Amino acid sequence: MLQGISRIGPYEWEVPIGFVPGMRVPGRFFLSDALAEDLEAGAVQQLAHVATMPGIVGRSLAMPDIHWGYGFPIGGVAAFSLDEGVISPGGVGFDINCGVRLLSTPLKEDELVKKRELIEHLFKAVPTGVGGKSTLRLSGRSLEGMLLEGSSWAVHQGYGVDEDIIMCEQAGCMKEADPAAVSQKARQRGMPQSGTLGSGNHFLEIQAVREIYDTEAARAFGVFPGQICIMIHCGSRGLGHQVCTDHLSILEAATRKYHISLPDRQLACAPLDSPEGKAYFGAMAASANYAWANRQVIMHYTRKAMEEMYGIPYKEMHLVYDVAHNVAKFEEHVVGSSRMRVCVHRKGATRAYGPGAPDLPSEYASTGQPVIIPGSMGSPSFLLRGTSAAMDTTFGSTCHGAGRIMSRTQAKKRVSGKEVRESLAQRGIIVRAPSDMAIADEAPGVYKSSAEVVRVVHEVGLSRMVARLEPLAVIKG
DNA sequence: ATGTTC
Repeated sequence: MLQGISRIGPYEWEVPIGFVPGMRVPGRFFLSDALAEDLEAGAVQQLAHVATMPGIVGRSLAMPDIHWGYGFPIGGVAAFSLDEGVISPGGVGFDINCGVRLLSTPLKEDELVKKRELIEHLFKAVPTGVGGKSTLRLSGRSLEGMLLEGSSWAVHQGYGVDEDIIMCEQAGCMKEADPAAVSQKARQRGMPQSGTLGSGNHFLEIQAVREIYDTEAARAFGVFPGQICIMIHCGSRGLGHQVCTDHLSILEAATRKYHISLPDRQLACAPLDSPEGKAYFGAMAASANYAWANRQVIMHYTRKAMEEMYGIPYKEMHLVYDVAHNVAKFEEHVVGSSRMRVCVHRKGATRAYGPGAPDLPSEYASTGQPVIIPGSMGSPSFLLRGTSAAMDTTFGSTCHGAGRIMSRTQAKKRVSGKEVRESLAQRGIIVRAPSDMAIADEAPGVYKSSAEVVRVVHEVGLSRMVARLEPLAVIKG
């Protein structure tokens, strides 16, 4: 382990104040010995840098899928006080409200016939890849609806049922959305992309529930052994990316204007109560709403395909839950001995509210919220539940996925997409993508093990394992 | 992640 970092538990490491100059709070991250071998020094330095930012409270945190990112580490969690704190696009990420949802079906694994046809059907129904264009023709008013209302916009347009709304974190809508802070350019990029999957690690996957670890929670979540579920992983597409780009330059100027001194310009930020900070927050919230609507539309196409291919009634396919990975939100947490309202930044981290926490549908009040952790291509995904330990130690947060260990560029050079596709096919996993090139940089082996990351959060108690889902067929962007 | 180097 790096000089100056101390181990304080089997899976827990402390970055003391003074590790880098100007730290206001200590840092804390969670890793197993196996994951510690791949830890990047740069990511720990980023975690320490975040601890220097104005108004940070508690600790600067990172989950076991920590890796180097723009300004903040991916896997990072940081909370800021409302009076002295800041908001930073680097703490949210470029893909605002990248997230995952899980759709359950009544279908059992042995009833999943015509798998190839199904995946082709879905591939046609869900536009995929960089610059993927929607079949929806949105009006300006519709885009405004997406930005303001999120999931409920999509449901009210006919792309879902009412129960879907409450099965999203924060009911799929940040009410602070300010469409006026979303530039024309961002709107132009977002307009043709609603209901599209995108590229990179975004996917739509047909999965089978292979193991249940927590019977009671699995029952509450509506999952059972052998069940077919569908996982959808995507974000806010070009719109969120453009919002991030636009506001980064505004906040770089604001950092100087408000005399905020930072160890890295990628941490550009502004006071939460400043006009610049509020504008970014409003634009980010609008982008988050766009992403929720986007996942809702994709889920609608998926349900229609399942209905057409297997005759499953639309309403018998339930949204288990929808979680956000890249977002900043106002939440109430206990810091030290007092309960306070803070702005929690989660960048590549998942909210993991425990039993009795606010914002949970009544079905999940006693289990804690479902936490959905996607695996990388060809590897298992996990369903977990939030815990009170997460509420106490990580502002109600846990990991978000596997964490990359090889860059996209490196992977494209070293890995053949065709070979990956063929070797997965030998394991019975169909991969459908716009090109083999799109498969190479998401190959198994360019990511850490999702199972190991999940094991750590389970052992530490930041969330508890409920079920393992194995891939059967996947659409990659 | 991303009209994958405005």
